Amino acid sequence: MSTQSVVTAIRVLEAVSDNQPAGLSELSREVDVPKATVLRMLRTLAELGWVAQSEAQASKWVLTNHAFAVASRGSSGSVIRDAAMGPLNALQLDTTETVHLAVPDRGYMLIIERLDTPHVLRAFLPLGSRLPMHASSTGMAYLSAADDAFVDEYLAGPLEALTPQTVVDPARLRAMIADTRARGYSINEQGLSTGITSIGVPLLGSGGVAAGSISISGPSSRIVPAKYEEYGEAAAGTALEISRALGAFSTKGY
Amino acid sequence: MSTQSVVTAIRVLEAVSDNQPAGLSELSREVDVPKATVLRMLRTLAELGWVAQSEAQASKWVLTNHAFAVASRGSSGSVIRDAAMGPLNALQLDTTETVHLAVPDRGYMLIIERLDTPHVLRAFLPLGSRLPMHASSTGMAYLSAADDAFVDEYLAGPLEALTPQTVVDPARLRAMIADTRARGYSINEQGLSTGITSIGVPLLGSGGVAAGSISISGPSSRIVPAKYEEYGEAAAGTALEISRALGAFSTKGY
DNA sequence: ACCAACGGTTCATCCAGTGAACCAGCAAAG
DNA sequence: CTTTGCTGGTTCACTGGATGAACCGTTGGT
Repeated sequence: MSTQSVVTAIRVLEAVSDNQPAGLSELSREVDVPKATVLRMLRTLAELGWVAQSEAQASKWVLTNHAFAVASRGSSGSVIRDAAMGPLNALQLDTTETVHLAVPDRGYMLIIERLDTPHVLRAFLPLGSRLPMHASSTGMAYLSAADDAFVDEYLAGPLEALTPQTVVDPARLRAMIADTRARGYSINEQGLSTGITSIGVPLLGSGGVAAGSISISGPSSRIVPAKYEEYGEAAAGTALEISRALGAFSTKGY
Repeated sequence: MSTQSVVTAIRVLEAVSDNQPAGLSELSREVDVPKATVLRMLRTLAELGWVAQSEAQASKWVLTNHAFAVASRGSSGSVIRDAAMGPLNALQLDTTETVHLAVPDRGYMLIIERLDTPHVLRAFLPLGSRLPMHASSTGMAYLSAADDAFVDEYLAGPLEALTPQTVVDPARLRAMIADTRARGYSINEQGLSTGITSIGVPLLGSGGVAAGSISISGPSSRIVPAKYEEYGEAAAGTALEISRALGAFSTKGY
């Protein structure tokens, strides 16, 4: 691999992000690079304004919000976001529940947008959260549209349980994916967070490949089974609109 | 400056972020580094999953959402966010308007959180947006709490007008900052975006230094002068609560 | 047909990055 | 009150990875 100092620097950056606030030795171990090198990277990144010593405990390192500012303009982010926000907004107003927009990132679903419910009881998920695919409605929706090879690989990996309700058995997950395909939407009952139920639908990008997903989430007391079909179909309609805008069904070209 | 290849890589990354989708020569000019080097950096960053060739036009480079995922956990972000979300949530429910949480980043206000209004007519600002300080209520609120040296420096720089209503005259801006100080909240009438009015209040971090700001925004048809005082005071109360949580008025230590 | 831009490649030169060994400080263990 | 083992941080000789001028093939405007 080329430009190894850059590779090291980025790996340090990611390690900081994961261990927030992170100590020097800790990072050195994590990245498996001598402390001297890690420190040099941290200093350089600090000069550039991407990391800083924590105010609380100096000599602990943290990411700055400048990093957030620079990275916020995610590409496939932008394209999908632009296509999705209009329809998503309408969906939120229709259902009055929180809606999320998520895209895949290294085996997780990354929440890139959120529109809030006006209800006092709110599902809360900060932007930038990464959710395990098997434990979220967005993830299962994405898997239902992803190609088989990807699904096989994902299910072969370790599957963590986030709540007692999280399904981690690959066979059951496969069945749930099949149900999602048949039904058009996924259902997650408290598998991500106790008390939260959500319904997800996949988005297709150009060429019809899975590009992300949207979901409707709320407290399990409000998102009851009687509403699944209504919400699922509303979300599916919205997803269709977005996928169309992304050129999923475009005939031109190729 | 040390580890210059890392510096170059990050500068390339920021250039990509700013020019999205960016071509090779363009980036080379922007960063003032030979094309060969820029390309090497792009390839390395691509291997790491931070940038990718645009799907639309190959040989144009874009940021990936992985960059967003890593950088989302901004530190001072996190601390402020944790302290702010509770009170902000209450503020949003009280006013039913969109509320924003912003922190300073290199002369701009960076929007790090948003809670939406249930109204159909919505002010819309994607997370990660950077707003000029003089053109936003969050920015003016921040300036009203920042030290004089910072304000002088900011006002000395070029001040762009985003709408016909944007105030760019330093003298008038100074007067507005003084008003904001006296009143406790800033008012921005369509200076950022036509049809949008917003009200901002600064947040103080530990030691009482300006750390960010919050705002209430909505269509100018709804956020009318008759409501300024009500909203301003509600926001000021919320800000006080957050600042207190951040240790702005703590007596211990030092 | 021309020219000027583009994206991308090559390779000799040499300086920037590397990492083992080193301090000083701190906290728990003996 | 030592000892041990951790911490964050520093030093410096060595060398291999990063550099950038010059190159190529292609594309698009006139």
